[in-house]
Amino acid sequence: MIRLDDTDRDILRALQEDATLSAGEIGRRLGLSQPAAWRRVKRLYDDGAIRGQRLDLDHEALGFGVTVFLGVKLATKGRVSLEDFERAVRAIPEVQLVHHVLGLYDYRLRVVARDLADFERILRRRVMTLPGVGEVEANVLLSEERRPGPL
Amino acid sequence: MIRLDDTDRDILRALQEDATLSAGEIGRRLGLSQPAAWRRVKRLYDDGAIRGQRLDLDHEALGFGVTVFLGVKLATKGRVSLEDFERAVRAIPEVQLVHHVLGLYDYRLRVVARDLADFERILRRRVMTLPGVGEVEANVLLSEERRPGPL
DNA sequence: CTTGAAAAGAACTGCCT
DNA sequence: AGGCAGTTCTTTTCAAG
Repeated sequence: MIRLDDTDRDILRALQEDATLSAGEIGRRLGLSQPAAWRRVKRLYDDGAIRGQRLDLDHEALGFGVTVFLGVKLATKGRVSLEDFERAVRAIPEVQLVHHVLGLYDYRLRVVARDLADFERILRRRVMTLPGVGEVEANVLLSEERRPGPL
Repeated sequence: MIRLDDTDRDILRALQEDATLSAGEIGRRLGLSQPAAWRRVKRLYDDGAIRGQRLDLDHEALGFGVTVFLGVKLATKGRVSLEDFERAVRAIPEVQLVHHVLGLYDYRLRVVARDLADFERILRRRVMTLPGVGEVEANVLLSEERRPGPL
C-alpha cells in the first residue's frame, strides 16, 4: 500500500480537479519549486497511485442523451457462464462500464443510448439476449455529481 | 448537438485509450500533420465534446480496497427533501459519485472504504442517517472493466 | 488541408543545500 | 527531501502555399 504525505494528497486533490495542470502550476499553488512538484507527480505515477488520465467526454453533447444503469442477475452462474456473459457484454458498443458485483445483482452495467427508443432497442436486442441473463433492473440517469473522494 | 466526422471520432477513440497523447502523435497515427491534429483536438475542447481530463487513481493501492454501489430509495420525496438529501450526501467524504436516477431507486452512490469494517461504519453512521433515506441496497465491487463506448 | 519555423512553456537533468 | 540553473522536448502560434 502506497503511503502519501500531506503534500502528495494536496497534489492529488489538485490534479483530480484538472489532470492537465503542469508541474510548475502545481508548485506555485503549493509553494514548491517546479522540479520538486514534478518529482512528486512522477513518483505518484511510478508508485502506481496514479494509473493514468482519462478523457471526460460530454456524451450528451455528442448525441447520447440517455444513460442507464442496469443491474443484471444471472440465471446460471457457473464459471463458464460468467465468462460467456462477459465476452458477450464486451460486444455491446453502448456499454461503457462492466462491474462484476456481489449482492442482489451479479453485474452492473453503465449503458449510453441516443434516446429512450434507442435504449429500448439495446435492452431488447442486446441485453435481454445475453447468455445466462436472468433478471434485469434499470435506472435512468437524471443527473450526476462527482465528488473529490476521501483522499 | 456536436457533429463529428470520422477523423474526429478517430481522435476521440485514440484519446480515450491515452489522454496524454500529443497532437504530433495523433497526427502520425491518423495521417495528419501536427497542426491539423492540434486544431481538431482544440476544437473538440472548445465545442465542449471533451470536458477535460481526469485522474485515474488506483484507490486500492491508496488503501481503499472496498468499493460499494448503493441504491437509495427516499421515504419522502418533496423538492426540499431531495435538496436536503443531496446536501447531506455531499458531506460524506467517502462518496465519489452521486447519481440521481429514475427507477426502483432514487439515488445511486459510489462509495469507497478502507475495508468492510470501515464500510459498515460509513453505512450505519453516515448513509442510514441521511435525511429522508428509506430503503438501501448495496453491491460490493469485485472487478471493473471500462469499455470504449459507442463513439 | 500542407510544410516550415519561431516563440512559449513544460518536462527533465545535474548539482547543491 | 527541496532549490537553482540549464537543457531538451512539446506545445502553440504564425506565415505561406
